[in-house]
Amino acid sequence: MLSNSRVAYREHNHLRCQNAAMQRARSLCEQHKVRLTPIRENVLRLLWQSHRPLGAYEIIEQLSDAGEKSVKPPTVYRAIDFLLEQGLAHRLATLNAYIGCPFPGNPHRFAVFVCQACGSAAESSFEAIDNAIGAAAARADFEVHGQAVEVTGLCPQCRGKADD
Amino acid sequence: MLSNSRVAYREHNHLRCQNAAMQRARSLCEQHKVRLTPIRENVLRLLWQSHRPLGAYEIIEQLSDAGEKSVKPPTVYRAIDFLLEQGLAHRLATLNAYIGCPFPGNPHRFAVFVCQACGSAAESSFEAIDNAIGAAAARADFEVHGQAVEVTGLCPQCRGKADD
DNA sequence: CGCATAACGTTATAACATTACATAAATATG
DNA sequence: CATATTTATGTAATGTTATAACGTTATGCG
Repeated sequence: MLSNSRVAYREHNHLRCQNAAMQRARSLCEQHKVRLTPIRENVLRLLWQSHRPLGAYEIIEQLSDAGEKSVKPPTVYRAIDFLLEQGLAHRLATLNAYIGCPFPGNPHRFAVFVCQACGSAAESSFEAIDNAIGAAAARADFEVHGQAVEVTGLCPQCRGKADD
Repeated sequence: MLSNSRVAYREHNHLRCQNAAMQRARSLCEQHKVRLTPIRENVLRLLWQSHRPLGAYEIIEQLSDAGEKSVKPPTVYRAIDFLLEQGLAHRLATLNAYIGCPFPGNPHRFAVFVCQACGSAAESSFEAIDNAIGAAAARADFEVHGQAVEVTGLCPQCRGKADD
């Protein structure tokens, strides 16, 4: 089981998270002979500015604010598509938002746990979930190609606060 | 385990499916003292015209074609919201589409299996999936409030055809 | 009946995403 | 190294999904 839940919801040195993620991305892109262009790199860095999923238009706005010229939707969507294809980011369908993947390079099915209070998301690659989905599919003779598992609720931190 | 996968992907007397669903809906609404108005009933019937999830704008179009006057988005979205609240329908976030719930009245977490070839969706309420999600959440001290499990792949029928 | 609430009608707009086509940058090839 | 090819980006327009705001009608209740 791979999970970043121990870190995602807590105070932590996030700069290290971010830098490590960028380093992994650079190395994987080199390895796969694809180009992590400045735009793509900037979008990924924005996704890693926190553990909160980011909408495409938030990215557009932030990039526009940062640079001189306004960045147009296709520019960002193309970068996002690239990151999704390379497994460097994931799309959260329930939020229309995107997160950086903490385990790129490990082809994996995964589940995302999004805190309704603070908005932070952790990713967990827990075989029992995939196995259970596989078992349910097997009963129906269904051949699984992909899955989206998105869980909402309260993270440990916010749960503590809500218990007051 | 509750599932309609045995019926959803096959040829079957769908009129019975549809009528049974409408009957359940009427009875549940009566029971809960809420009103299944004509608009709401029509939207639910459209959702039950097949096992293919329907987009809101497809519903709008069909309702507009059926009646004299063009039906506006809020009308349909309000009906959908009602059906979702009452557990008579579900939203599929990955498709931006809606399906009638085959097991209303049984409060349940569920997974949906959508065939990429024919578009049909089956719903399955399989405890092992929920338990696995619960276990992963427990490890992270995460309190689950809701889940969206959407699986894509090939249904038994389409799988057979694809094997040629 | 008269009032309160719930449902619906209508217009406009917000939020998310893509198409189509032009330009530029990187890479491959002779 | 010139140039052809591919890959990436710029830009305008539009498509798709969903909601806000506000007025009107229908329903149920004292």
